[in-house]
Amino acid sequence: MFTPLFNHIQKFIVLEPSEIDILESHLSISKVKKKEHLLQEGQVCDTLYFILKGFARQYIINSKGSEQTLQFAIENWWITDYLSYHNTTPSHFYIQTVENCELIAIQKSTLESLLIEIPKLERYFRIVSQKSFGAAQMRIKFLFTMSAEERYNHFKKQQPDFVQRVPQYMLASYLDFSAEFMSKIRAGKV
Amino acid sequence: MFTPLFNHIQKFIVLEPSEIDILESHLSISKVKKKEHLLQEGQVCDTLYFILKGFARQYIINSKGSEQTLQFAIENWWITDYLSYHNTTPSHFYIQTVENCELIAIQKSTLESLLIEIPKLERYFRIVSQKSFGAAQMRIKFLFTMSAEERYNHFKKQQPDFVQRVPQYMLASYLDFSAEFMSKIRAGKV
DNA sequence: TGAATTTCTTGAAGTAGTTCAAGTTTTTAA
DNA sequence: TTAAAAACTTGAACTACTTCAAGAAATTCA
Repeated sequence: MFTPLFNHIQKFIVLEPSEIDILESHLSISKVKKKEHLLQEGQVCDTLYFILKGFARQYIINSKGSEQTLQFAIENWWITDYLSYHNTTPSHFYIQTVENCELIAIQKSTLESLLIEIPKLERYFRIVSQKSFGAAQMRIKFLFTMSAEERYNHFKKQQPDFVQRVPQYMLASYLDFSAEFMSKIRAGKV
Repeated sequence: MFTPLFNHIQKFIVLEPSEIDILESHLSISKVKKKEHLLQEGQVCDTLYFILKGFARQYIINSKGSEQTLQFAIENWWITDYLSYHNTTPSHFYIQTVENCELIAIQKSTLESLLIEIPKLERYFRIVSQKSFGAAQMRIKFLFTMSAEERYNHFKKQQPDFVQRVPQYMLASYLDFSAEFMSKIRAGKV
């Protein structure tokens, strides 16, 4: 049942059977209904989530009271607020499931013991987070250099299946334009 | 001479004197004049840079041919293109010194041997990159929710000294507005 | 030092998007 | 299976910014 996570880990490091056992003994799977919150703004984030099925998003509520999605996490992605996690400070973000999800939730205390028992995991998380940081830089590049329509087309090309799954207004906010403008782009009225 | 780096590392892990010796034997300091490139678009990035003195920036050239800064790295910060580094793919970015710099450049092969000799460093780089990723998420939040003027005031409040050091047109592009608009914000003509 | 270069400023005209309001379509759940 | 809720569409009016062009100020370095 944890296979997707073990496979993901083994893209970066090699796990001994004994280490897989240790991991299994510490992990558990949660089923979470769509639209449930894994983290609320103001809470201190002390959990990492690995998505097995469904998807989640990180969002904020802007000054006009509307939601803006900063990040999606689909199958085989980690999602959390690392700043709140490391600094033990209140989070600026909400994390919410969008579809019904199966996920592995690892609390800080569990992760810390896992990292002591299997120090190699430090390497796994290092590489994953360095790549995530790289991806965040690319995201900023796209936001800076592309028009709204270009961002939409680029995203659709990179993630054609995901575009079918995600509500348009949510994708619009992720790409930093309004839901109305998304409609016009899709209708070719731009 | 490497003290700023050792201090930075020891914020997150404890180094034995012997480990400091190993580190010292692998590291060297480079002096780089202002406006020199550490990485060019199209090159595969195989080096991490730790800034001791001065500062550098990561930038792109947009479709209109003008430079847009994505990231600054001041004293005690790492800068590199992690995506190019990990995937061995051509970089989308330039990395350039802005002031005369003293920096520690660590090549991939050196870093890999260091990580084998001092596995604890995996933990250091994991925590640093998770926090960087968290900071990148906050940056996207600010870009999404604040007006140009708010972004400028917020940055000035967070980094009052740095605002004095960085050319205004460069900060304007980092905050995602034009140099001309920066002038108007500063003159209170907005 | 002073000429060249880089950086900053200003106003006028333009535009890629937003906001609003109202209606339509699709999905949800009892 | 239907009523309610959520998601999407459309057009008109608006605006936060950009672009352009030209000049002024500051910095660089031969």
